[in-house]
Amino acid sequence: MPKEQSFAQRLIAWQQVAGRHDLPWQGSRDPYRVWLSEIMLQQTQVTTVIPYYQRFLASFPDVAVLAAAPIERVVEHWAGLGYYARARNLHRCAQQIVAVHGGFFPKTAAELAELPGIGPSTAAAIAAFSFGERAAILDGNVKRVLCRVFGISGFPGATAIDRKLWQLAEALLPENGIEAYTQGLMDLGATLCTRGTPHCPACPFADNCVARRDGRQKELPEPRPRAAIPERTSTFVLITDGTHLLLERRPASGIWGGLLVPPEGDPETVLAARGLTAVDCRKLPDLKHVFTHFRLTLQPVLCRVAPPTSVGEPGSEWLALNKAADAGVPTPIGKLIRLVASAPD
DNA sequence: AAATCGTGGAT
DNA sequence: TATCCAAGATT
Repeated sequence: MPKEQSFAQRLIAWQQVAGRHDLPWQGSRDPYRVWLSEIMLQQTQVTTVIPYYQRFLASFPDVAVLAAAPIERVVEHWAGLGYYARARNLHRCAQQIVAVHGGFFPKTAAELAELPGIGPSTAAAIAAFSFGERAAILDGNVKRVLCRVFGISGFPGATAIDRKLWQLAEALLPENGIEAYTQGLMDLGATLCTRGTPHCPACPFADNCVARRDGRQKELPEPRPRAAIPERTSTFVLITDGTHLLLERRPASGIWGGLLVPPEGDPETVLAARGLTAVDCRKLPDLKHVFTHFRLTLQPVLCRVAPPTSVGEPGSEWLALNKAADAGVPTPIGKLIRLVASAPD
């Protein structure tokens, strides 16, 4: 199918001269760093990840330190990054590596894929970058590149298309140079074969890309069929004694799992259930927040209670107003807390 | 197998 | 402003 050079040879050559070589997690084959970066990068762009990666690595320099840390501290470092199941799986994975694998990452993609939070694509990326294993990745970048270069129609998330793409990804693997090849796939999709307007003239596959030949760059890959997303409204009760704020840890499953959030629900019910009496309550301005699958209107109510505030139940914390926003809360909750902390009364 | 799970970048 | 979706995994 390719002309003179194979797909892989072209890609590797391109990666070496035009790919990315200076990202914070590059230049090391330490599987811990590779793993951490790959988990953070799931469904998350490089520019978003970089500061989180640096901070996380400074606090948890290796897998043993991470495994020994309390989950609350891990979540605190993840707050704002989204998809919080990743943080819990990351922590569980570290503990398994210590307890089951003697503190060393397994060296094959097949074994890596059995660990929490590591699926087939992430396992292949870790194995390729850390151990040089000839394993195929299939992330959003790769799907876009393959759909265009090989002219594959249909939504890539559909099962049948997904199978076809995995077969293709495996068939294209080079005999040598898996690291540059894997990085090249990511780089090509992220920097050149981009979603909106790909820079085809600079592409190593410009002369034999089906999408370009047919002028279908904007039509491939086909977009996810998406239904209209529902709207939800919820009241959050910001309970303060003037200097502290009551936050409660959410259950592990569901939205914002494991994060600290103010009690949710009717203010009177919320206060009564916690044996609190409000001096006064007042509504704050609504805050709209958009998730991938629904829109949420947060209706904050600020309630003052009389000190002293007791220690409360497990999973329930009174935090200093000026520290609560950084204690591991979801992004829109952090906004609300900062609003209250900066404008009391 | 389709739904669920966050947030921000890009256009 | 609205939309899509990003180095996907899990249930």
